[in-house]
Amino acid sequence: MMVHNEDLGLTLSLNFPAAGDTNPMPPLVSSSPSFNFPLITTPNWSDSCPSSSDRHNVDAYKVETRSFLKGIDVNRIPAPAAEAEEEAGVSSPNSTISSISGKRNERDLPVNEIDGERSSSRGISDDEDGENSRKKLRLSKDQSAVLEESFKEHNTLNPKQKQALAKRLGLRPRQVEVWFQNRRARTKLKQTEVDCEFLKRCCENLTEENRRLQKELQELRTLKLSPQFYMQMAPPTTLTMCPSCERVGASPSEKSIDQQHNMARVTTTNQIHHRTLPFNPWSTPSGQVVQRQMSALHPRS
DNA sequence: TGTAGCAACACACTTACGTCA
DNA sequence: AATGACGTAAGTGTGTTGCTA
Repeated sequence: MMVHNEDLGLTLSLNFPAAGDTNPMPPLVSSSPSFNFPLITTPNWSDSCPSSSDRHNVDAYKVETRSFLKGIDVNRIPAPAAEAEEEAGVSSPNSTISSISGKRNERDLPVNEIDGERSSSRGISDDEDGENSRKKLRLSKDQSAVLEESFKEHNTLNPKQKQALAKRLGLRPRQVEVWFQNRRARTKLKQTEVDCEFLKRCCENLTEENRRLQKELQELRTLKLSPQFYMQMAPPTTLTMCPSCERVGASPSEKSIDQQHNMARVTTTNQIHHRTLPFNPWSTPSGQVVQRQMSALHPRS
């Protein structure tokens, strides 16, 4: 299986998935206060992204026995180290399924077996003892393809999955872990770019809409100031409302309700200098545009 | 029951290396 | 051949979470 960079699942779309769709690339949950766009991300995206507390539990073993792609040619296999690390991580400490309270039972393992993976990420490079200190490994396309396949299934790995994947690819578990971290970062970056583009378009649309409304308002004001228009206006209307039946008598020609009910008079005549026009922004085409934009921002509302 | 210590993890940020035009 | 841009593997710092004493 050959993949190219543009095939690695980084093609994101502004299209909102249809109901029931599962976005293959859900936004990642960040524990740190990062810049995100909650209005843009669709709800089912977050539904498909488990929280950090349970992400290891449900999805972890769902695909565990999933048959990966067929054997991979490895460009480098640190066989002894890999074997040691495989033995170290099989206990799946994060799983509440395999071990109820064994989340951190890697502690029980000998030190030299525990931290072959971890030490490499915290200063004690496992390459430093060797001939290649931080020699950058370029993953083969087959390895990348397998990792991509796995990432599509679940964008995080529990230790057991990590071990299995590492063993399958002939990589160190740390390498698999790093690959998934970087992959999640790339996904998030891509999603952020898409979100920014979407918001940019929203801003442009709203700016244009605002411009149009300002223009419309100006025209209406101009129209209002013309005497011809003013003469055509109906006299101020006095509405009366019955406090008991809450009926409103609007027409001056009608027998007023207050005469019938001896009620208080509610004057809606504009007692301000600028008489407003019967203009409902939500019923105008512009309002429809705004509503469309609002519904785009809140797809479920 | 509350809490400190620890380990494991994820993420943001950065560095360093490989590839390509 | 040299070089800068770019992609990405890997290192580092920090916050969170769950377990244990």
